[in-house]
Amino acid sequence: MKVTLPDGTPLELEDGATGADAAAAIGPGLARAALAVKQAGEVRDLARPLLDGEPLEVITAKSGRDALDLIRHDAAHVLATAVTELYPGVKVSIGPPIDAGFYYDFEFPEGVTVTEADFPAIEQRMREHLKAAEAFEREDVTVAEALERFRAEGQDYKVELIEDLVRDQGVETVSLYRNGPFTDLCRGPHAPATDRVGALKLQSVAGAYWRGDASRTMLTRIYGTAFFTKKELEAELERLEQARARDHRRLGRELGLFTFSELSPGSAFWLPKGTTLFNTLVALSREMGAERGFTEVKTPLLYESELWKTSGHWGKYRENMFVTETEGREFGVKPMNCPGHAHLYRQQRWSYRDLPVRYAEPGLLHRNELSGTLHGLLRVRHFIQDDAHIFCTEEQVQEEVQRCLEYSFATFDLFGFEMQLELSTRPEQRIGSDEMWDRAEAKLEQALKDQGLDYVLNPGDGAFYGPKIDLHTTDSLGRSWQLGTVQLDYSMPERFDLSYIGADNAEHRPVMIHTARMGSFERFIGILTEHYAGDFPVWLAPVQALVLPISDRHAGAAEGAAAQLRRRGLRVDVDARTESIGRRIREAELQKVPYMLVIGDREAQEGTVAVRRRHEGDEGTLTLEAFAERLEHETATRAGS
RNA sequence: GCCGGAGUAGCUCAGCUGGCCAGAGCAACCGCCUUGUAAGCGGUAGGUCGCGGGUUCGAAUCCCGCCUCCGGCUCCA
Repeated sequence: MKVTLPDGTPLELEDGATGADAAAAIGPGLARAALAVKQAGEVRDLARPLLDGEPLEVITAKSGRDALDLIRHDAAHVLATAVTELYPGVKVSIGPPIDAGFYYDFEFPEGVTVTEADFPAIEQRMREHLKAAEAFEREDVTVAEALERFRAEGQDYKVELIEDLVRDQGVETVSLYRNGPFTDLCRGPHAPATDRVGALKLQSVAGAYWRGDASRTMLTRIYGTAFFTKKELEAELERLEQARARDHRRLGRELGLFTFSELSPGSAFWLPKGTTLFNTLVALSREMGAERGFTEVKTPLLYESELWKTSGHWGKYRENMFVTETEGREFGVKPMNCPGHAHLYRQQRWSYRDLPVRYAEPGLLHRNELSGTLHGLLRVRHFIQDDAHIFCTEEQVQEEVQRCLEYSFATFDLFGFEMQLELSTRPEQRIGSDEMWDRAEAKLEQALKDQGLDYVLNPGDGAFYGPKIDLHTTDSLGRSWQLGTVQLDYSMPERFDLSYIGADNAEHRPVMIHTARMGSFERFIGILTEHYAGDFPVWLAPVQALVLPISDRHAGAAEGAAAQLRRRGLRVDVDARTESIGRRIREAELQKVPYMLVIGDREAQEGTVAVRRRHEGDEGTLTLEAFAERLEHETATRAGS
């Protein structure tokens, strides 16, 4: 047989040669370092025969993602090994590698709960198995054999997995992997032995529904991570520690931005500094919207249930709405602005010459999210979206969608966000005909392709009234959150019987586009806070400059300077406490104020300020006027940092 | 909503195998200091131990219910 190496060299091997044989043929160093091979895009065990004629890549610890996934999958098996030894009667289910490590889901016997306090003992047992360098041995067995084995062991989840493989894929054999005393139903691949895992740590325990189905058993999931070396593990743990320090919930309190209360779960209380930040973003949204032909409207918070029945929310989302009643009439607090905007559109006659109509509204929304899903500012019950709805003709859809995307990118560029695009298509529960969905999905896909944009397809995740393009980004711990969205909707115009008069003097149905860039200001500020680690750029900083008089006799000059800057619309505070200047500078640094302006005898005399830049230190003296111009310029241009 | 964990002063935490008046640091307040670029010194005050019920001579500590938060799962218009 013959395979080709990544550099193009051909390698002749005996028929039936394995990955290990290939590695050995290349060199003894590689033979020791080899973990697996990659052929035809598939990572395969070293012990398996090679695919004749296929290019061959040997996976070693230096192979990045593939290599990490491999040993993390190994680690998951070792976790299951330790757990089955320490907790007799435990049922195992699945344990894959994930981005940050691995997990394994277990069902512990009645009355047994595992907590983080149990981790040291489990880790200890795991390390023993790593040290023993137990080989991963693959065995392909018939379905009947596998079923008999796992039934005998009472491993119900494995039995179900096999039965499903037979039903869905018609498999006749399955593969088992044994390491030491533990054998798992597993597709593989694995490294040759457990000792390739150099360092591991169990991280958390959580509940997880079997097969992600909330109607089925809640299993116990143990999360962990693994690396080739202790050093890499320690670096990762250090990185996590740093990430936690930029958690917006922590920074929000430390920087005096917002707070939460038990009395209104899922709703932020915005402190003055946070409100300033919030309002700055709302102003940005207004400005950018106006430049793009959006006009602002204001619609009610509370609507009779009639409106929600028309929009379809009453049937589909009533449980997530806050409802109230007065004088025998039932009302719902709006979870979204679109029905209000559709209703508003309907209240006048429109000509095709008027379209597109673009309504924007930073509207206050309430959604009764399940208590367990609330998460700081990132998942709340009370929030304001930078929401907008476009009513346009069928012919205008393409361009409007593209304009929405441009608007989103322009917004994110200001902050240097990396966004991931997702195209979400028809969900199971939906309104509107299949023909309508075909058309709408095709339009969005076309818009993405025309722009040459990379995106991920997210089947079944569309809104109930139409498909959407979502813009996602991640928080400091790598969790993905949706910010912007562009949603195409042929359904709401139908349900609200919206129309416009065409050039042919006949009535036509407009198309509705729902769009937001930041998503909600709440979530956006959460992400923004973590993105900047609280070091907001000057134009966003709640306090842009803090004036620090050296001693009491400079307080007047400090107040005067601050007043002058404030008259130019700059956000300036004075800290005239009788604390040492060192102390006040330290606190201003911790509060992440971009500029500190020190005023002592010399500055008071000359009408200057000694400028100190956050994290940078003393930058020398400027006249107050020169500083004002600099700050004004940075604010107006929304300079980076 | 589900599984697990947590809730003690404004913040970070100790105390929690039941029993001396519930402690510390930081912050706050008062006084002294009048300060030149990341913590000056001294003093004072501050807590229904998340809420409700129970066990007990006695509960922050044990038990039950609820609320909120944290990590996940499910959900996410």
